Amino acid sequence: MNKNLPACDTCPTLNCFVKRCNPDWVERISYRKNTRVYKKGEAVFLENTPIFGLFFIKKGQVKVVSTGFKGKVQIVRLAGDGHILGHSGKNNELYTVGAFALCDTEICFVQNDLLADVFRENYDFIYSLMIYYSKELRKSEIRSKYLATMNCNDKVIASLLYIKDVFGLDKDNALKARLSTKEIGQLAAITPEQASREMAPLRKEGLIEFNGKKISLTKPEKLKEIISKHGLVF
Amino acid sequence: MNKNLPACDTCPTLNCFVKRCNPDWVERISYRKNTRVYKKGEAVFLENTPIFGLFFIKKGQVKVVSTGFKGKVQIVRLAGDGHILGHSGKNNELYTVGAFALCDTEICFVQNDLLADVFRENYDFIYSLMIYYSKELRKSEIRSKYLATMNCNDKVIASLLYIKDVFGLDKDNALKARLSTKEIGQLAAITPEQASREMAPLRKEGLIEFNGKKISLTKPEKLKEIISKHGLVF
DNA sequence: CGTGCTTTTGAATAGTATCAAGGCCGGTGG
DNA sequence: CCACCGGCCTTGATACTATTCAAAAGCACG
Repeated sequence: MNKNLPACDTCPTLNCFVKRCNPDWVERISYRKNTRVYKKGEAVFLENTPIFGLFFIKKGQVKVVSTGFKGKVQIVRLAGDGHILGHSGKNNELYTVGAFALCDTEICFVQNDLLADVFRENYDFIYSLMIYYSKELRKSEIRSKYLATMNCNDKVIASLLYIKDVFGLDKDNALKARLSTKEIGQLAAITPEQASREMAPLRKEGLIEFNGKKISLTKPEKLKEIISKHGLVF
Repeated sequence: MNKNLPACDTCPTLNCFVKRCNPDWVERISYRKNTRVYKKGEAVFLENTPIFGLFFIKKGQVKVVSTGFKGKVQIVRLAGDGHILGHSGKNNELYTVGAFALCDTEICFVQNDLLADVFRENYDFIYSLMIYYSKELRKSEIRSKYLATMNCNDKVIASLLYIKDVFGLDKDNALKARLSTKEIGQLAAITPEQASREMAPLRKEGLIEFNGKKISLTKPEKLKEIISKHGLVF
């Protein structure tokens, strides 16, 4: 079973929720968890399949998607190191969303039966999980409003800032995640054509830059300014 | 302090989270909580004001709203008996949403400092709260998708079914909540004019009925059928 | 160096918001 | 009790935004 090294106590992902457990429980989880690398584009879990446990992202990037009418795909969340996938649910519940790796991503899986014990015995763990969900709910509600009330231009800008918020920028202001124009459209809930059209003027004005697949936010403050009329942003 | 009777242990709201606490804690909360009735239309809390604690709806109906650009109001959630308002947050955090009573509503308030103690000492309470947020997050993500990908007609239908889902129907299939056409528009993220336009054909086809301020869903299954093409619904 | 996918751009169309006007209550004050 | 007022609802006309369909250009990969 314990084929997954390194163990939790030596794991470099400091913000992992497992770290909130007592040392003996960390060891127990470490022993029973299952860790593996998902290749870029690979599914972590699919919509409408049973929930058997919780996924903890050790290192990487994941998109959480929901498929609608005519196969229209909506990205409902982005998640990075230390984030959780798959909400808490009983074995007989089904995922309402699917999750896919955006790059090669290492993910740990913990089964429901073990989780139930962990919950009972580790106050910090369940407390931080409760706070996590509470915050994600707040973010989701704000995102709902954005998608519902913004025009395409503002939705694209908000989506770019959301990516920055989740994954950050490297030194040259480039988004750390590689998302295609199509995926930015799925995040903003618009067509890929429209996403392209909305980004063109932003490039001309020098607010963003394309370098191959990299997107740089050269002036994130300017972008924030444009959509600040919608109220609180991320 | 203990001016708010009846006390929690005799409260008829059986699904209240406080009921998950140990008897001595129920008594302690009962003693320190603050209960009052909010008149129809009255604010429970406003956007961008500090979070001092958690609100538990004892009896009534509440809308959770977020104000956007040009004062555009978006209803992000509806809540009824036993539901929670105001997420968990520290004192220095601010509400990202506001809450308003849809009818005369009795609500109990518990302060952050007491909550912190309650969390630590009552496993069932914090566990059920964690599960609650987890489920609300899932619902919110589904609603995000709806608002983002549906057309106006389907959004109105989904909104009517959402109201039914939260508050239910009485014997004559009338929604238990009285929401104006304008508010249905705010729920569906469309203009009141468009909401009216979309409901007109539904009335003609006999799928819904207006009786004064009451809206009856005479054939909820038909409504579900229309939007089932978008996948899982509530 | 094709082949297939993504991106970009264009043109036509469809869907929705906006503006405007009239009708319908419900509440208020004479 | 009735007339008036203001807000909400409904409907129409118009303008605009975004989608759809189409085609060409760019790019990655075998």
